Amino acid sequence: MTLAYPLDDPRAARPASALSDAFDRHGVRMAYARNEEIYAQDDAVELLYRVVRGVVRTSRVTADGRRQVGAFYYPGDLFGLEPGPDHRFGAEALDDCEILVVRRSAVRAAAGDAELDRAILEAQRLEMERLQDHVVMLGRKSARERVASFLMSIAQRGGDDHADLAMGRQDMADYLGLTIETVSRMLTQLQGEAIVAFPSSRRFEIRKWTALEALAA
Amino acid sequence: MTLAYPLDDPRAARPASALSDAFDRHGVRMAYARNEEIYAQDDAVELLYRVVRGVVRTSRVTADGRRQVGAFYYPGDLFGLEPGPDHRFGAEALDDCEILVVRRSAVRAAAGDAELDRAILEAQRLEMERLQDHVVMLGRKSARERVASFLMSIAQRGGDDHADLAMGRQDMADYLGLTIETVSRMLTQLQGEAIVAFPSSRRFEIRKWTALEALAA
DNA sequence: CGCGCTTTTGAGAAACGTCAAGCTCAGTGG
DNA sequence: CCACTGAGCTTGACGTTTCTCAAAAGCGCG
Repeated sequence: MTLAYPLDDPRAARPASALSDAFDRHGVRMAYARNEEIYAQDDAVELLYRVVRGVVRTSRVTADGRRQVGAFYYPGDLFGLEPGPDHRFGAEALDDCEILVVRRSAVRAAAGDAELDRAILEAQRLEMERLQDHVVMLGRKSARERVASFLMSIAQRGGDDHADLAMGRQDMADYLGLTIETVSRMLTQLQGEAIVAFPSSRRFEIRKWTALEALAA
Repeated sequence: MTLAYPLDDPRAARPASALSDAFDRHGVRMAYARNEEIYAQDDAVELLYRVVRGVVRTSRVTADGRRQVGAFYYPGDLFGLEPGPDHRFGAEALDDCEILVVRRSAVRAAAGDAELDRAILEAQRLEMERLQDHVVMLGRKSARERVASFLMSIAQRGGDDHADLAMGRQDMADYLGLTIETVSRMLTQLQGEAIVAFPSSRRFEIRKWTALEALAA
């Protein structure tokens, strides 16, 4: 990775919040290339990260090479907030990324700041709810439903009806607990039913919201 | 549920810790019968619970009736620590239970107490790590491996080589994202290979630790 | 245009679920 | 003391879903 530029650089946008403030005063802006590792599985948890640009994925690889993707993080998202002494999932840049990084100790030094605490707790809350939903999805949903849920969650983030997938099929598969072929087949199936349309393999549009919602539930 | 007896009852053991102290001063000891609901899915998060006796399971039921068990909690465990405004999983007594209950506000009032905070954070840490492991298991392990992992985790809790299952096959299945038949078949299979032995359907002994560990990894 | 990389498609195999029946065992009442 | 019962567990046969392996098709890029 390379250090992009120091934080007092004017390019660093500064929304007025305690969290942004902590990132601005104590943070460093880093740039990571596509597929570059941000931190490794089993690294010590020392830093707190915020996505500025690009998308980050966390993943865990078992001894025999199976991979489970934990989450995808988008601009504005905090990540690296694992509660234990070391990371159980590694983090990698999905595409070229800029990431703000602060030492946890610096954050702790700024403690007592209620707004900052709230932002971190809120990130932890989101993280835990995401994990809970992920468990239910992996435990009880079919491949078709998993893919539908995934498209739904991406589309909701975008807001509008066209959305871009930041990740390839393999990352989707490893997030959904499926194989790349099954993901592809389910996408083809949903297209065949005119529930979604893929103008290109990374871009889609939802055509039948209610049908997709019913599947994603 | 029924109120068992007030907390100043001499039967209430009192390990000298801030957490126990908070439970003792502000808590109420409740008794729940087998399969009784402790809190419902979508209830507001207001209380903090600690298992005194018995085993508790948390579970989530989807609109169409599929059930995912989130976790099992044993004596000494804290539960009900969900970060959002309401419970995304309900909690039920697996067998006859005694549970200590405190209002979250009472806990918060006792804040500043470092040891208490630590105990709650520790419980949250465990919860999150459990969720992470659960995701990897459901996303990437086979039925055989899931069952092996499950037996392993139960056995580790017990310490010694004989262990009791507090839950029936259906609860195991709903925790592991499998059907009751598949769980049963995997148990039969592991017995056939002399990796475990079941003197009764709720009691087992691990015969080949290394084999089971290899599967559980 | 050719090359690597990703995605899609196909055919067959394996894993897991479904449905139905049989078994075990503790509890119960004759 | 023993048959009866009901709940939970196991087993079997079969169906469906998902995976595996292999090949073809699309797509960006030099």
